[in-house]
Amino acid sequence: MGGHSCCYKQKLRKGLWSPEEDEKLVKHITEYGHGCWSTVPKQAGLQRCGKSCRLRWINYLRPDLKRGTFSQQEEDLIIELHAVLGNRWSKIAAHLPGRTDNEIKNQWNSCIKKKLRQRGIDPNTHKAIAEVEAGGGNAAKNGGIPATPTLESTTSKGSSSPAKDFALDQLLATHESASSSMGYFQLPQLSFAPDLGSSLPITDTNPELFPASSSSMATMPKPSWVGEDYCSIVLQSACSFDNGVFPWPPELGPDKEEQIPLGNKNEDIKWSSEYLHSAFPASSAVQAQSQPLHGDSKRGSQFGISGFSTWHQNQQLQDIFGKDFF
DNA sequence: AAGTTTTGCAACCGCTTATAG
DNA sequence: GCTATAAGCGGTTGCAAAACT
Repeated sequence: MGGHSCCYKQKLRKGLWSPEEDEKLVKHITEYGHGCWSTVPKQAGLQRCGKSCRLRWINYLRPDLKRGTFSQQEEDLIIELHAVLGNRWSKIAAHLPGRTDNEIKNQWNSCIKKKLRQRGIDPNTHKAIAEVEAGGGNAAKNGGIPATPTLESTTSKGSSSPAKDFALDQLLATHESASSSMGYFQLPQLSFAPDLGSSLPITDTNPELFPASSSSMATMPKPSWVGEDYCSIVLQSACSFDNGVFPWPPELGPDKEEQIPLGNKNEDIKWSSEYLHSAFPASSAVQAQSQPLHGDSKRGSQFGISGFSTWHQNQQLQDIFGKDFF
């Protein structure tokens, strides 16, 4: 790209945004949409570059942002997704409605990594640190590159085999379908169709490889009686496939979450009048619901089971596809 | 209470990817 | 196919607040 054409035209403000700037940007976008970001600052009367405006909107001003402390479930999900996707924060964020890639990245770097290490799990490889070191410390030798690369890192670029692509598709497809019916979290369901192919030796019917909760979830068709509660059920399973803890607090079941459509200009306009008079009505409502759950979890150490489950899950993936697959 | 260190988050920077002409 | 521009992404930095000494 060779520099930012929007940045050098004139002396532009940098650093923290003032409330006045925020208001200008919000007002402009809610009235006209962002259109071409490079024209936004001029039209909105801001001494900022378009890139800065875009970032401010995406990471802070968007009305559908959840904000607030990450819940234990969210952290668990981030770990699960990171094990599959690696540092592809935008991909991870796509599975956490109301969270931005930047927010997730910060959470990972400042909090989750630390917790994983405290539990003896290497955040790069998602394997036990002892195992990583015993294996020759490839991660360190390779300058931080995971000794056991993630699924995504090996499939998304260059020479990916059809089997890898298929497996990732399966994984992500199950996320998508689960979440579209659930409307909230998208979870890795470690399931692979029995007809996945002869190249993959193990099906989801092996109870040793797939603890009851995850495997049964995978094969179980959504019953007719399930409504939004289905999400809660699935989440309980997915967040607890080691021993069935982490039930959803009843007051914070996914069916209680308000769903806010994304990226819809009409919706932008719809919320704008309300938004402009009271900051973040929708997101704050969600946040208010989320906060009690988040509570002390951020600083607490309730990490054991979920952290280990991630490692355990990664082991399962390796078992399923073989070491060479990764 | 004051100084220092640590932590968490917002924002920037530079690179890559997508798209239009 | 090439080039310019815009958008998207991930790594990194800077700073304010919190924690610690």
